[in-house]
Amino acid sequence: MKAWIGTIGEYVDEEVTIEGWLWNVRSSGKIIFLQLRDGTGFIQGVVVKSEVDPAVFAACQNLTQESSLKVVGKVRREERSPSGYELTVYAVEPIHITSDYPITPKEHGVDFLMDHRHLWIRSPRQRAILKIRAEIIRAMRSYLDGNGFTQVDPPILTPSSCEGTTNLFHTKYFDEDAYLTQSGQLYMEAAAIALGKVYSFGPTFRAEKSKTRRHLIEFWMIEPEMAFCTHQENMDVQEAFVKHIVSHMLDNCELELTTIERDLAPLQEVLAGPFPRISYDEAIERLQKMGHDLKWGEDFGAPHETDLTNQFSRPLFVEKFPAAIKAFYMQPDPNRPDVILGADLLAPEGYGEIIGGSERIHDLALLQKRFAEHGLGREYEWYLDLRRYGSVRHSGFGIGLERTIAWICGLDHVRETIPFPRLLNRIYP
RNA sequence: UCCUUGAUAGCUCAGCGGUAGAGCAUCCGGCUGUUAACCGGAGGGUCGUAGGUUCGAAUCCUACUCGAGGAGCCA
Repeated sequence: MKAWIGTIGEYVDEEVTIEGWLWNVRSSGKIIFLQLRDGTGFIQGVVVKSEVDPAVFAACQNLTQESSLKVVGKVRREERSPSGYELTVYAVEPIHITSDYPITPKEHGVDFLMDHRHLWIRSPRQRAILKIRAEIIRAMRSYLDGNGFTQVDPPILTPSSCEGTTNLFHTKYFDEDAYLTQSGQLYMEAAAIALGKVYSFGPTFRAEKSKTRRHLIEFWMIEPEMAFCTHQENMDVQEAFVKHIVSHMLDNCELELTTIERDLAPLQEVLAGPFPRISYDEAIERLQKMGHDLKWGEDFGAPHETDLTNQFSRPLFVEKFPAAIKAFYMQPDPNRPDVILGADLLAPEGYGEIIGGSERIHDLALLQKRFAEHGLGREYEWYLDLRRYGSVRHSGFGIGLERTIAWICGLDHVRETIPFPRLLNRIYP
């Protein structure tokens, strides 16, 4: 009977056929241990010379790392096995014998592994991370779909910058210039007025010469947008959203999180109480007390975010940033127009910003003023229409998928959070 | 773009002015409970590229190329 390793516990004491690959092999002369994987899991097959056909044992001696094969054997409970199960092998049928597989069970450098990313994703750790990525996406969707949000897909090809701050990837749109999207935000505002509560989920592109553990050239973002939503309500949604994700992962991905040796205690702590909320003013004071040479009006750098979040055990909202260092569309605080009604959510354990959100300007005259200040032209005239026809207070946020995965997994670089990362100067494989 | 750092065997690295090394991988042999298995043996390198200094350069100097860590910018 054909069986998958992921559900092998259903076949104890039964004879099964497994189709998969050999990810390592150890031999002791008269006993061979086959480390098998089939994509759904890992299991060890044991071949004993005195108990199998000599031809089967000889065939096993020729098997190499990452050869594909079909194995027939009996499933056993086995206390010595990390997974709790083992396979007593009766027969082996090689499908394709591999020679000189590049990735060995020993250490490799980052550059070598990235050059072999198409093979690297077969390894247990990378496989676990990709499973976690898929489950985080599922958790994000289940929260939004279960709370009245409608998915709306903004365009990838856009006429110009949405935020105007970072470098865009340029391309041609027939005879006109076009750019790959760096945010669907403006389109999502139009969608929120049409559908109430919406979210987008898709890739975004930034042609930044950024070379840090937190940057990808191509990354995925979830951008919810809500009509009749204030800054405070926006933060409430973000907190419930993030807690839902963490809770879902602890319930559904413990095996994968354990595989990558993630300490679960900090994640459990995320659920233990409300997220602290401090103002930009207070953040500056705290940083100055810690000895940082940072003045009011300056934006945080990575070391600032790290030191700040290390003072808290749960994700931290920093709200009401100076308007001058934030995007043009953010709503000023009516009591204090030099700061905006928006917040960044900084992940704990030094991970820093994973969400940027705000209430959006709903007043036509103010938005027109911002357009003039930022040199925004006719290609976004439609955006002003949203304030001409039934303008309401509305808010939204964007959460970076890869940064969220890096935090949940406890990784030191986002390059392992996406199957085929696009990094500075790397578009292969 | 800037700062720091690196490039030596298929991989990970040592060697830092005087005959090119180790572990793993590969091949051969041994081993009935291995978990990055272990033990013995073998093959394998124009020391990133181009100049320069020197009797002599993997080693010192210069430029370039590529990588890594960080900054800035951001999610």
